[in-house]
Amino acid sequence: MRRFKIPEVTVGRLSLYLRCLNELEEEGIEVVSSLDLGRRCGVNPAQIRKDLAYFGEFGTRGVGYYVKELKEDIKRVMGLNKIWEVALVGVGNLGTALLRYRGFQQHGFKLSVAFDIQTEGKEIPEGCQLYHASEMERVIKERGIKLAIISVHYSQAQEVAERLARAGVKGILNFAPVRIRLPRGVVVRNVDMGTELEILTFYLTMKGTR
Amino acid sequence: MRRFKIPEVTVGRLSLYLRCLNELEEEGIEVVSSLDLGRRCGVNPAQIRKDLAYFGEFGTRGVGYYVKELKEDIKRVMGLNKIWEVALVGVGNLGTALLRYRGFQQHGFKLSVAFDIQTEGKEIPEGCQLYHASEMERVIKERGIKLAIISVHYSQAQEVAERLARAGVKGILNFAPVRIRLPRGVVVRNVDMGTELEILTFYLTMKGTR
DNA sequence: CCCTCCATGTGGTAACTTTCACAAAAGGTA
DNA sequence: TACCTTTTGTGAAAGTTACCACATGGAGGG
Repeated sequence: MRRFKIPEVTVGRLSLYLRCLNELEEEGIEVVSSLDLGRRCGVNPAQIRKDLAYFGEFGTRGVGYYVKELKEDIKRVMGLNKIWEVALVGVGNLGTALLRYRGFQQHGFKLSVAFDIQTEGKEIPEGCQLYHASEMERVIKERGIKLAIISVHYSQAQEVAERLARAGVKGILNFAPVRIRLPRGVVVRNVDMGTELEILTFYLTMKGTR
Repeated sequence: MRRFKIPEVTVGRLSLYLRCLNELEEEGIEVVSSLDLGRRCGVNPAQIRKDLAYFGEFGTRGVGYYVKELKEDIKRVMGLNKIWEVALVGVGNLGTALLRYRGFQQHGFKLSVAFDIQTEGKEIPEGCQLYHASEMERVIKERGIKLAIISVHYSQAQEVAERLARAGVKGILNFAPVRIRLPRGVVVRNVDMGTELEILTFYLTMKGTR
């Protein structure tokens, strides 16, 4: 049970295992081996065991993993055994869609506050409150929010990120097409849909050229 | 100029360099060294040179890279010197937002057709046509579309992907939270926003625990 | 035309990830 | 209890990716 330097890919796979385990649970399967789990989610079984070994011994030799238990263990390890409040900054097209997206709620995230420089005429779902961007620091500090999503124009993303960090946010998911850089202590993940499409065209073009 | 087995991370970085080069061009900077470019986008300069070396020699020793030239070279390598038509399947919350998202157009992608099982009462932007899902194969074949975005419910994502592949699509960007698996010949990229948030909570939780 | 300067392109190596392969342990059976 | 089957947990090997360090070769000046 060593806790140092967990590779990011491992963490991503934990999330994947979690999804598979949920499926297995729904199907009424109670025990699963790394081989079967691996087949399901397209990961080498040894890889699964190594990933899990970073955090402890969750299996039973000769048997496998108890689905329900492993699920809870992974949730605990990833900090998903509680509900996380998330702030969303930038209620444009994408921001609005993200507010309505049900996938977050299902995974224990609650988009409870949103910010924009324009607060008129926006449709905000139940349970979420819209504030003017100038109130960002105050509201985030008051509610002790640690997670934020940035969906503003790329020219403002870096500045918004810095303000969020100063307000006490510790994790940022950035949808603007700039690589945000912040001092250590804040984790940033950049989701760039343009890049994703470009990677696809690259491989499509390659195939033709070769 | 070897063309075999380009790592995916390299391709992603090419896209990043492209963005930086656009910025540099806007600022009127004509020549850039790998050192400066590296500082801008947070990549080691040797890394940049290695990445580019997969595709040829684009720089001039003692000088650096000519911004405009390198930009065009990267665009050519990635197949971005043309406009790509993209089909979108699933016009729900997320799908609608993606249709309206301007970032794609700016990078040479045109969301020209969309499909859903429900075609009534959807607001579709100019230049994009909405069809019933049953017409998917026909329309995609007729227009020779090679790229598609999936934003349907996760329970249908795999099936939609298979239909797209049969209709001739070669690259799929999947926003549904399932890892889509297809036979070789079709490139799939999964964008999973739930996983992204979970990776953040993992690192936030870790920091506290350690 | 030669010499100096400077940033590229690249061989080698270090760091990291994935996979293999097997000893260790748990559970069932006689 | 002893033995057999099964699957974990893990050390070591293989495979990738990132980085260092320097020879190479343009460009510009004298």
